Amino acid sequence: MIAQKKNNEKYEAILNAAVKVIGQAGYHNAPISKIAREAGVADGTVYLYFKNKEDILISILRETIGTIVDRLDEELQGMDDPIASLKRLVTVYFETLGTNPDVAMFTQVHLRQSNAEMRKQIGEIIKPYYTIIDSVIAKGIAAQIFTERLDLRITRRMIFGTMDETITAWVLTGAKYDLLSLIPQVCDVMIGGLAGHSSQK
Amino acid sequence: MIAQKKNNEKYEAILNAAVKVIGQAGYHNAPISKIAREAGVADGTVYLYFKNKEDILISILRETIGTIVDRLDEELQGMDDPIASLKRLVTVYFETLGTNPDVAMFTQVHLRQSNAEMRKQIGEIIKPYYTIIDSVIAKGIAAQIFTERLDLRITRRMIFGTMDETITAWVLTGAKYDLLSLIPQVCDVMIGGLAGHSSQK
Amino acid sequence: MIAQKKNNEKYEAILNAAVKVIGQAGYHNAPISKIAREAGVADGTVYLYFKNKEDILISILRETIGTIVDRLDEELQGMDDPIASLKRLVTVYFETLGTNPDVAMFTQVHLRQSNAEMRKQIGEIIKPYYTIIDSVIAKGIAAQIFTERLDLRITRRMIFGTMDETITAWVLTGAKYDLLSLIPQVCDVMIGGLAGHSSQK
Amino acid sequence: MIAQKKNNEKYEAILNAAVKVIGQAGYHNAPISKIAREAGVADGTVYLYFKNKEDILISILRETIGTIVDRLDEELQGMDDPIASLKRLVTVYFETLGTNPDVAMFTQVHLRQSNAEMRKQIGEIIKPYYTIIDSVIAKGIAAQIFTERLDLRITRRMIFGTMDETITAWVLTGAKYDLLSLIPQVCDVMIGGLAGHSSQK
DNA sequence: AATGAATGAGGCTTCATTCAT
DNA sequence: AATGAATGAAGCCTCATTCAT
Repeated sequence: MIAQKKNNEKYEAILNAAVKVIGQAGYHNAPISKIAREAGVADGTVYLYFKNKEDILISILRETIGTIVDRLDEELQGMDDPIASLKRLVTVYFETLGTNPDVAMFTQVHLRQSNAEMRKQIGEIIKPYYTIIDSVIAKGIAAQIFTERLDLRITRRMIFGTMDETITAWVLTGAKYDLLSLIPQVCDVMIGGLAGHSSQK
Repeated sequence: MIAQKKNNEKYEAILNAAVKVIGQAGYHNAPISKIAREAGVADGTVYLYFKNKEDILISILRETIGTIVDRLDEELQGMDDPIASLKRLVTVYFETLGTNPDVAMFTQVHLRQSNAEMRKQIGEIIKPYYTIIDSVIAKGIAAQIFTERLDLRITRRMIFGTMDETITAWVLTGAKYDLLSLIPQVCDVMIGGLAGHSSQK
Repeated sequence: MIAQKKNNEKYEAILNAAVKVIGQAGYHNAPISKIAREAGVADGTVYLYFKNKEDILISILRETIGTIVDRLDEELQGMDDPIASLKRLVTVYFETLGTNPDVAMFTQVHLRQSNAEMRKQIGEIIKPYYTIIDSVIAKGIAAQIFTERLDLRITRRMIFGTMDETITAWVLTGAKYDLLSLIPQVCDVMIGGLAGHSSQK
Repeated sequence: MIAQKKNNEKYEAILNAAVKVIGQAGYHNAPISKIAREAGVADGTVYLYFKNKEDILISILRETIGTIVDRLDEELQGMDDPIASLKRLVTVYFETLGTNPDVAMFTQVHLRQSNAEMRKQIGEIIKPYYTIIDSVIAKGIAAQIFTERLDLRITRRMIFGTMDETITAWVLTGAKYDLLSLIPQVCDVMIGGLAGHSSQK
C-alpha cells in the first residue's frame, strides 16, 4: 500500500521538504500542500509514501536518531576511555544537528508539537540513544572516573538536557555561531559540574 | 477593549481552565469553546480578557514564571551560600511545577507548540529566571565554590536543561512519583557533574 | 453542543435545503457546501445543528416517518374496518410523499445510499411504520376479512414493497401524474392479489 | 480502446471482484484499487475493460439481469400455466440472488447508490425483466386466472416490489435463512393478496 | 460586561483516472 | 495488453474570531 520507501528519491524529497518546511514554519503551520510543493510532487503523492502527516514527523525523527545511533554504535565500540566516549556522544549529536539547522529546528522545537499518541512513538525511537548514554555513564563508573554515587536516570537527564538546551538555544537564536566549538565546554560542565575539578586540560 | 485583567475572577477562571484543558488535551486540541466551558463563561467572554488564543498561552507562562521569580527574588535576597541558593532555585521550580501536573504538562510540553512569534515572547518572559540562575552561578564563582572556569551561558543551560529534562520525564510518565524527592540528587549532579566530588552530604 | 433543534428556523432551513439538494443531486453529489448555500447559511453553521452529514439524512427520515406515523396513529385509532384502515395506510403514505417529490426522491432513492451503520439506524426509524402495517394486517385477519393463512412478514413486505415500488416509479419518471389517483388500484391489488376477487366497489 | 470484453478472463475477474468488494463494502467504499487488487490486476487494467467506475456497476447489473432474463425466456417459453409461470418468475429471481449474497447485496442495496444518469441506464437494463413480468400477467388474464380488472403497471410493481422487499430484508438481516423456502408464501400473497382465496395448495 | 450563534477559511485525506514505461 | 506511480480535484469537518443582542 505504501510505496517502497527506501532508495526512492521521492521519499527522500518529501522528507527533506518536510524538514525544511516544518523547521521553518512549525508543524502546525506546515500544510501538506506546502510540503508537497517544496518536494515538487502533488499533494496526493505524499500519501503514497507516508500514512499521514504524523508519519512524516515520526519518519524524520527515526532517520535522524537512526543516523546518530548508528554512528555512535560504531564509534563507541571498543572505546575504553569514558571521557572520550562522552565527547564522542556529544560530538556526534552536535555534528548531526549543528550542520543542519533545519533538522535541529525540527528536532529541538517542532517535534515537541505532538500529541500523547505520538510522544509514545517518539519515546520509543529515542530510547536507543538513551541506552547509549546510559552505557557511557556505566563505563565511566566502572572505570572509577565517574562517581558511583550517580543516579543513572538523573545523570542521563543532565547529559541530555544540557545538550538539548544548548542546541535549542543555538538554533533559536539563529544558528549564528559555531555549535561545535562549544563541545569542550559542554563536556567540561557535564563532567565537572558547577564545582568542577574536571580533567579537562 | 480588553477588560481589566488583574483582580478579576473571570480572568483567573479562564487562565486556570486553560491550564487544565491545554495541559490535558494539548494546545491544538484545546478549542476556545472548551476552555470557555471549563471556565464557566461564554466563548466571546474569553476575548474580553485575552487578545487571542496565543495571548492565553503567553499569559499562563507569565503568571507561572512570575510566581517563581517573585518567590526566588525574595528568598535568595541576602542568602550567601551558593549551594543553598542553587537548592532554592531548583526547589522553587520543582515545587511550582511538581505540585501541579497540569501546569507542568503545560509548561514542559504544550508550551513548545508555538510559532516563531510566540517563542520570542516566551524568551522575554523566561529571561528574568535566567538572570536569577546567572546570579546564583556568579555568586558561587565569587565565593570560589563554583569553578571560575565556567562558561556562564553553557552552565546556565546545564542547570536549566537538567531541570527541564527531569520535570518533562516526570510529567510525561504520568507524574507518578514524588518530583521533590529528586531535588538532592539533581543538585548533586549539577554541582559535581559526572566526576562528582560534590559537597553534598 | 448541538444547538436547540426544534423551533429553530435554521434547523428547518437546513433540513429543507438538504431534502431539495439531495433529492435532486443524490447524497454523494450533495456537498455540505451546496446544502448550506441553499439554506442560506455558512458551511460551518450546518454543524451547529447536525453532528455530521449522515445525521442530516437520518434526521430527514425521522421527521418524514415521524409525520406519517403520527398521522396514522391518530387516524387509525378506533377505526374498525381493516380495508378502510389499509386505505388510510396507503393514502397517508402517498400523500406525504406524493405532494413533495423532493421528499419522495429522497426517501425512495437517495436514502438507499447509506452504509451498514446508517441502515441500522434507518431500520430503527422505520420500525414504527412497520408495526402499524402489522397491526392493520392483524386487524384484517381478526375480522376474517384477510385470510389467516397470511405470513405476517411476507405480507408486510408485499404491502410495503408495492407502495415503495409505485412511488419510486412515479418519482423516477418525473412525478408527472397524480400519485394519489393510483390509491384505489394499489389497494385493490394488495387486497385481491392477482387472482383478485377483492371487495373493491 | 476498450479491450475485448467477452470471453476474457480478466473481464470476468474484475466483475466478480467488483461484486464482492462492492457487495461487502458499498459502492462508495469500494475504491477501484481495492477491486483491482481483489481481481489480481493493476488499477490501470480496469480501465482497459471498463470505461469508468459506473460502467462496472452497469455491467454487473447487465450480466445479472441478463442471466435471469435468458433463463426465464427459455423456461417460460411454451409454458401455459400462469401460476406456474409466476412461480418460475419468482424462483429464478430468488435463485439467482438467493444463492449469492454478494450479488444480492449489490443489486438490492448498493446499486441504488447511483445518480440520475445511471438510473436511466439501469431502467433500460431492467426493462426486459419487466416485459417478462408483464407477459406473465397477460397470460394469466387471458387464461382468466388473474382478474382482468388488473392495472398492468401497478400489478407489475406489486410483483416486483414484493420480491424486491423480500430479498432486501433477507440480505440486510444477514442472509441467515433460506430465501428459497419463502417462494411458496411469496407467490401465495401475490396471487391471493390480503383477501386471499388463492389456488395454492 | 457578557453572551453564543454564526461565520468561512483552511487542513487532511481519498480516490477516480491518466500515462509513461 | 498491462502496469502502478502520480495526479489534483473535491469533500468533510474544525475552530478562532466576530458581532448583534
